[in-house]
Amino acid sequence: MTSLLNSTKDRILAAAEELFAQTGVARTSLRAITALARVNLAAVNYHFGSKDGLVEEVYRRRLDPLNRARLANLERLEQRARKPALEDILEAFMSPVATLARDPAQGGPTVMRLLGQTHAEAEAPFKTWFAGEYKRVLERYHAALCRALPGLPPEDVRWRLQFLVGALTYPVAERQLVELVSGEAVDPEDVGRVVERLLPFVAAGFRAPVETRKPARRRIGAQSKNSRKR
Amino acid sequence: MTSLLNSTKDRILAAAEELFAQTGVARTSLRAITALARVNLAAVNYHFGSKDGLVEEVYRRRLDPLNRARLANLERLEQRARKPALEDILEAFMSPVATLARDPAQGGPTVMRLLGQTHAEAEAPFKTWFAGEYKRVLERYHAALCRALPGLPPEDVRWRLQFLVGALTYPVAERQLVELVSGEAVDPEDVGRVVERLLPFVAAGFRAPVETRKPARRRIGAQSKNSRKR
DNA sequence: CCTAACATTAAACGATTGTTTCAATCGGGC
DNA sequence: GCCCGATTGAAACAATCGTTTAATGTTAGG
Repeated sequence: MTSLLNSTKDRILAAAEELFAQTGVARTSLRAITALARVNLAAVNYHFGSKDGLVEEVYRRRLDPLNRARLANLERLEQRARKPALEDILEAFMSPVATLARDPAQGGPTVMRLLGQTHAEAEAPFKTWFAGEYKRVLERYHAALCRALPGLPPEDVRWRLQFLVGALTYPVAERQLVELVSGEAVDPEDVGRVVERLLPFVAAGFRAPVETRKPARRRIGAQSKNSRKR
Repeated sequence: MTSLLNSTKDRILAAAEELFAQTGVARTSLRAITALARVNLAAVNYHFGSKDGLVEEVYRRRLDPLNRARLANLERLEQRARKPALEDILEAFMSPVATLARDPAQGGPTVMRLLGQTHAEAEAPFKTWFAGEYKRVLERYHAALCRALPGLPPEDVRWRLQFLVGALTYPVAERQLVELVSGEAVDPEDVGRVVERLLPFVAAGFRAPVETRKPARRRIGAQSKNSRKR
């Protein structure tokens, strides 16, 4: 039986997830994983075929439910009202992340750092995942946001959706960095509340008018003047 | 003379920057770097001591001027008016990034992907850099933003500053991902304009009232009900 | 009890990693 | 010219990487 708890496969997945989140995929050796999981080295290649196979399953275990929840939330929302409110759409997108962060059985706070590293990883499995399921999710939300925000050009909606993903992924993932900057430890429960703090921020951001920048007072941006003296 | 253009040292730095931005530090071998730079393998250890030394110099070459520009912009701003406007503070923080992105001599679009990987890298040099100069920059801006936004608790200012960093870092860095999602190629010139698109977004976000969330309609967040059946 | 499929173990494989060694080469100053 | 410090070159270093092999242990069905 494979679904038994604390099986070899599960212990490998848990150990790999922990180490991947801490130091990234490339810097994590199979020997470190199998040592932490107290499993034989060859067990990885036996159960997952290769390291890439393990990587894919580690991420898929968390990302697939995340995407499914996002799509389900949006569909439920649009089924209730043909034109959902902006805040509801944003919450439908962000809340599954908080759910993962709160539930230790689904990864807990650890999986958040994993999420943050997702976008930095340059391996093949990620490219295909981005081009596949994740892209579909973003396009569904893009359409919903466009309906909720007529007047905002679809191109700007796309950019702001990217801003949302960045704002959501980065601080949640780099918890230790937040601790460094804030100087105080961050309560794991509080990590789930990032979504609640982020919601009004991005909601106001989406509603902001597009800047028709006055080209007059441009160039506060600095230090490029002396680049001519070269 | 070390400051000669196209010197061995400079060619190594350029090649390393390019490869680090593409595939990350851990996945980039010294042999790949020296091959791209058409330099002998031992030159890296000769000029930089070790791979870590090279990594530190590659990043410091871009991050130090970035931080200096951010501090200089803020000081100039506060010297002109004791209480600068929110938009000006945000632009002072973001515009140096656009400056780097536009100037090929300072890295150009390539350095943006490098910036994005900065936060994902877990190596020792980055920890010390975060705890040092970068932390000082964030604290100076935090103070300035608190003055510009009385009424917003300092803790929320800190969180929203993190949101800003995430929104700024992520889409700018993951250009190829943006291309994947949007389906169309992104003009390199347009990458510098991300800042202009981002400015009204985060300005409105900072001004948003803190959410006193009604705990009634919580739990749109999904897929956790069936976690009991395990 | 025997066997066949599954699972785990220890050991070694070749390849690649960062680093070091040492000789060869270059470029000005006495 | 000659010499000396700085740089470059080719080769090898030990260590670690992912992967494979072959033997052993475990478990369920006839």
